[in-house]
Amino acid sequence: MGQRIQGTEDLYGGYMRSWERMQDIARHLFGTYGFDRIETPAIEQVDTFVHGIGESTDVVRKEMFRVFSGALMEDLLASGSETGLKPRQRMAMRPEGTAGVVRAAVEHNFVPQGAAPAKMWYAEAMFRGERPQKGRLRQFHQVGVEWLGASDPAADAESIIMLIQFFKELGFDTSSLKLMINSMGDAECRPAYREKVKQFILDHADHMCDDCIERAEINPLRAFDCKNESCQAVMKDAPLISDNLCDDCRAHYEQVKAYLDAAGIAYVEDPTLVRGLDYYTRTVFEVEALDAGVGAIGGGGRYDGLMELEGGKPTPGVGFAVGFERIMLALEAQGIETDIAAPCCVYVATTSTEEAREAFSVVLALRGAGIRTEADRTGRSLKAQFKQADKLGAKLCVVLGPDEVAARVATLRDMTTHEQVQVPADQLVEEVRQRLA
RNA sequence: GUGGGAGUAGCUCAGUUGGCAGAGCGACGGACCGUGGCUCCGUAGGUCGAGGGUUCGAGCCCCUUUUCCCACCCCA
Repeated sequence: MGQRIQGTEDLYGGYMRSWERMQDIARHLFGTYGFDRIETPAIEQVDTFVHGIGESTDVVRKEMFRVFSGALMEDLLASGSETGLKPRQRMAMRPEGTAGVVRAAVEHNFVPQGAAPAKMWYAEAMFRGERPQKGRLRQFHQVGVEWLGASDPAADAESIIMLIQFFKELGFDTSSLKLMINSMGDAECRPAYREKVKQFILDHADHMCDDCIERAEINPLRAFDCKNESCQAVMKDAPLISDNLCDDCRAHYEQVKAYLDAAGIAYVEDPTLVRGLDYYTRTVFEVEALDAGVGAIGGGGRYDGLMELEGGKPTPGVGFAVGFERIMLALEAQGIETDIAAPCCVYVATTSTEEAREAFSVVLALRGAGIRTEADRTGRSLKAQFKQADKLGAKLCVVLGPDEVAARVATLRDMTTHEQVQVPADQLVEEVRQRLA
C-alpha cells in the first residue's frame, strides 16, 4: 500500500469545509477592501525565492523542496553537480506566497508607472522541507494578500485592520489574540543598525550560545529570538531598532500606529520583532493566539525593496499571510468547532421498489431546484432510511409509498418538529423550498 | 538535519512472564415488518504500520524501515 509523505495531509470532510470556509471569508472580506484573487504556480525558479526571501534565510538554505525532472535528475546524478544548469532548470516548490506574486507582478507589469496599486489575495499550498511538528507541516496552506504600489502608512494600517477583521470573522475572540508590531527600518537605517547588533553580540560573545554567534554573521537580529536564558539576558541590553530608525521610517511608523489607534486596534509594540524573511522593510507585524502553543498564526509587513529584487521597477508593497492549519489548531484550543458539518439536506425515502421510479424523479426535481437531496441507493428499510436521514442532518424527509403515489401526493416530514403533512406531488418542490428557507 | 515517545477494529485504547485477538464508542440489523434521535438485544468488522530475525510458538523480544506526536532549529 502506498503511504503518505510525512508532514502532508489529506483535506476532506469537515476539515475541507473549514478550508473552503476560510477561502469564502477571504474572498468576501478582502473583496470589500478591493483585492482580487491570484493563483501563481506551485513551482518557480529557485532564483525567484533566493532573490526575494534572501539567500541566508533558513527557508531558502534548508527548507525549499527542489524540483528536477527525471531526465535532469539522471544527468545530475551522473555529473554530480548542478553548476551547468540553466536558471529555468533550477526549480523549487514555493515555500511562501509573496515571492511568486511579486514575480508575477513584474512579469505582467501589474503596477505600471503612475498606475493605481495592484491588490491581490491568494489561498494556496506552500511547501517546506522540515520535520513536521505541532502546527508545522511540509505541505501546508496559507491565505495571504499582497498590496503593490502603495507607500502610504495607511496601507500598512489597513492591511493590519483587515487581518484582524479576518480573524474575527473566522470566530476568534480578539481578546485572545496578540498583535505585535514593529518597524525594521529600511535601506537607509537598517544596515547600520544590523551592524550595531552584530558588534554587540561579538562584544558579548562569551555569554552567548554558539548559534547566536553564528547568527551575528548571518542574521544578527534573530538573536533576539534565542531561547537560551543567557542570550536573552544579554540581548535585553542590545541596541533597539526603535532607537535607530531614520527620520522617514520613524515618521512612517508613527503614522501607522496613529491609524491603528484611530481604528481602535489593540497592539503591542515589540522592538525585537523580526520576521524571518529578508524582504521586509519598515512595518512588520505578527499575530499570536494566546495559549494555542502554535506560534504565530499570521504575519506580514512592508517590503518596499522586493519588486526591484525580483527585477521590476522600484515599487512599494505590503502584505501578510496566515496559516490555515495553525488557525484551526488555535480555534480548537479555544473550543471552537472546526469540523464543519455538511449542509442540511432533504432525504427522499421509499417503502418499496414499486415507488422507485417516482422517487427517482422527485430526487432529480429537488436537485434541479438547487436543493441538496439524498436518497437510499443500498436497499435499506424505511426505518434505516430515516436513521440515515437523521445522521445526514436532513431537515426534511419526503416519504413516497404506495398510498402517496396512488393519491399523487408526497408525505413531508419535518425532522426537527416531527410535523408531517401531505403535499400534492406537483407542489412538492415549491413546498420544500419554502420550508428550507 | 538532531533527540525523545508512539503505531492493535471506523474512533479512543486495554492486552499479564512470549501461549486461542479484547473493551467502550461508532457502524449495521432487530425489538417497533410505513417513520429517525432514547432504551434493550444481536451481528459484522483485524495483513496487531511494513519487512526481516530469535523461538515449538511473537501484538509482546531483537534488527531494519515508515508514519504520527513532542522538542531543538526555524517559521504560517
